[in-house]
Amino acid sequence: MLSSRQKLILKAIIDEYVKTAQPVGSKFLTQVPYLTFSSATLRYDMAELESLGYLEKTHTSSGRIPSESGYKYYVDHLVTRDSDVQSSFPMIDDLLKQHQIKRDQAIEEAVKLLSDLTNYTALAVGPTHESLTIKKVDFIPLTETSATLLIVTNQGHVEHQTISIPDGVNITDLKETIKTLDELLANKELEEASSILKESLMKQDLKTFMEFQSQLMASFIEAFSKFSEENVYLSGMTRMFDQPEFDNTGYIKRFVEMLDRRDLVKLIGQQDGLQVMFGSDMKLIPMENCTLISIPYQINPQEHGTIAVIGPNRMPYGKVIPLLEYIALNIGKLYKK
Amino acid sequence: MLSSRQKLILKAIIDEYVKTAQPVGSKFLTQVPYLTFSSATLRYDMAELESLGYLEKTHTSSGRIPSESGYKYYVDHLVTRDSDVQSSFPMIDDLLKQHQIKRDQAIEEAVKLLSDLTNYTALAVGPTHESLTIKKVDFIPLTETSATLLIVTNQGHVEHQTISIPDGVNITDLKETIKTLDELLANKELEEASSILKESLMKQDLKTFMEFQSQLMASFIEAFSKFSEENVYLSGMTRMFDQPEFDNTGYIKRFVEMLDRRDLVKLIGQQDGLQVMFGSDMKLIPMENCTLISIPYQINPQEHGTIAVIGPNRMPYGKVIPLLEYIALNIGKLYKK
DNA sequence: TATTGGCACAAGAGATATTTGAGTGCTAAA
DNA sequence: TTTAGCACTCAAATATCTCTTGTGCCAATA
Repeated sequence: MLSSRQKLILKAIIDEYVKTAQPVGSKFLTQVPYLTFSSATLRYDMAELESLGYLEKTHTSSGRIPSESGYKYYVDHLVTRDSDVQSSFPMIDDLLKQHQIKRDQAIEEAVKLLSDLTNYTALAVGPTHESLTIKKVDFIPLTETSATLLIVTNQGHVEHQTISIPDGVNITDLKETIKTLDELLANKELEEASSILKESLMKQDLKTFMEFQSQLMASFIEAFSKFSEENVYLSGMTRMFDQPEFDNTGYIKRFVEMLDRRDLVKLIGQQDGLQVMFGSDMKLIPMENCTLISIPYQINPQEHGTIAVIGPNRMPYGKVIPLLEYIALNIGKLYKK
Repeated sequence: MLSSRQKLILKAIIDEYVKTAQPVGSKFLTQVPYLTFSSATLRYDMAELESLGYLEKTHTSSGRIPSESGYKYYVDHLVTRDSDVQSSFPMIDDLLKQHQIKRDQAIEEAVKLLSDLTNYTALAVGPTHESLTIKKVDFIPLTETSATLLIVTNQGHVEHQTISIPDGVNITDLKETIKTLDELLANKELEEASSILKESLMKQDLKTFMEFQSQLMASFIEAFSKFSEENVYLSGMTRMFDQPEFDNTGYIKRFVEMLDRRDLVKLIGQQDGLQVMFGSDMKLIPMENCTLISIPYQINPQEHGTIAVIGPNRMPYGKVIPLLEYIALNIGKLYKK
């Protein structure tokens, strides 16, 4: 249990370190208005905070920097919401209103704005529907030898593949086949659709295009598997480059690769409310000195997603958290009836 | 005009520099089998090559490194095709054969392979069709309040937008409207379609959803504009991070942002054959020490695109160029009848 | 005339020493 | 419990030195 003075010291150190990225010493703390103690007293408490694991030193005679658990304590007990953030709320309202009829775009734009307002990388997943069903399977001939396959889900997710039609395959037959498929698959769940597909294609005696048929099958199965990959919106990929603690191409490379592979998606799955994850909490993709803050949004009982920011541990939590909360809340509101 | 000895020296310096990324001195050159001259002689020619602008020094007493025009001369006159690359040809053939019926994917995979084989960032644009027409406009209701709009072009490019349907808009009417639109727009060129769209929607007296209508319009126009953005496939975004000369977060940031914004697409437009562009040749987005090598591919008289590699100037041109040529040629071959 | 050996000179890279300054821990006194 | 005082530590900045690699130039040579 921290004394109230220790709490003030921890808060002052983190607030300062977030601003400057420099270790904070006892001398600086004596200048903080609410810390009217001598440097020796402050040093005594700093040593205590260090032994509790909330602070660290970069070398024996340096000032202190917050440790991961220091940040954790700060976020859980010390952060004070920055009232300035409210000034960006009208901008968010405006932006969402502009995209009333186009959800996906609203979310994409919200992510962009979030990245701009925070100067960190922002991302969103979803919205995903709890039960994913097929709405339509269609086939649109383009030329004599090519056509586009379309598969639409109840989420409005569309997969399309342009296929070349080999000699010997009759385009009218093919069209008929797809029509049958549409009737068979419409409103079926994804897994169900997969098995129906396998059976029915097997049964039909499509002598002429046996080999083509198997490739067509593969196309469908592949399209189905793409649906389960969630929609991801990402903005501000290079924002981390501006943080002095990441001025290191090796680290940045790992970071960009992680974003590129969409690894973060695995980390921000089901969750009830705001979640703050520090570098070492990110199992499998530990990124030191990074923090991921995520919060779910819900646009109706079936459809929901998550919106998140990833930046250095050294983040102004008092600004970022209210911003995230406000955006998540309002994405939900916009479409709720 | 360079003497033949000067050519040999320039070639030897570039070949070595490409391998080591270190300035090359006269002492090294004396060990090159085909340069049986004293170091003084070689130095004499090196000074000459420097005054002609083909070589540079990093400081007064360093070895030489190639300048941009040195590389240019090398590519135009000195490069010898590396016969080793042929060993990767079967891999390319295999890969393309696997994706016989799915062009877009074939190209995407080819780009990935190209990046893997070269260890540089690779990209492709297209294939684009010379005349872009609309094949189909469709509308798929998802729930009572949402639906997906689909627009398919003759290129197999699909745009889709999920829209929320406001109260007061009858979904059956809407479906009817879209059907009419499909009939109106099918097989029309893009610009033509835009104007038809504007006129016809204006004429109809859709009293109930005036405001919704204008948003719908906007959706279409927006979708149309997305078609003109070309397909871009990108692979190996972080490859440049491994090059010692780019171990600099500021530069890397610019590079990643350029890739993210798809700026390169503007540089690799219409062209007849192989094009090698050095950093300063890239107007508007000069990237020092970078080279962009691009080559068009053509899959039929109407459809074509470009495939490219971007890496450091210090590239093994003798490997990369034949590889690019082979891939471009075979993407074309695969679909030609 | 083209080529070469020889030599003085330049400058980065690396090793080592010195100084400076910010910050600590500890202790004795208030 | 708090504070002033002081010895101590270490990184960062600076300077000095050596080592190495390579250059440019010139006079001798084939």
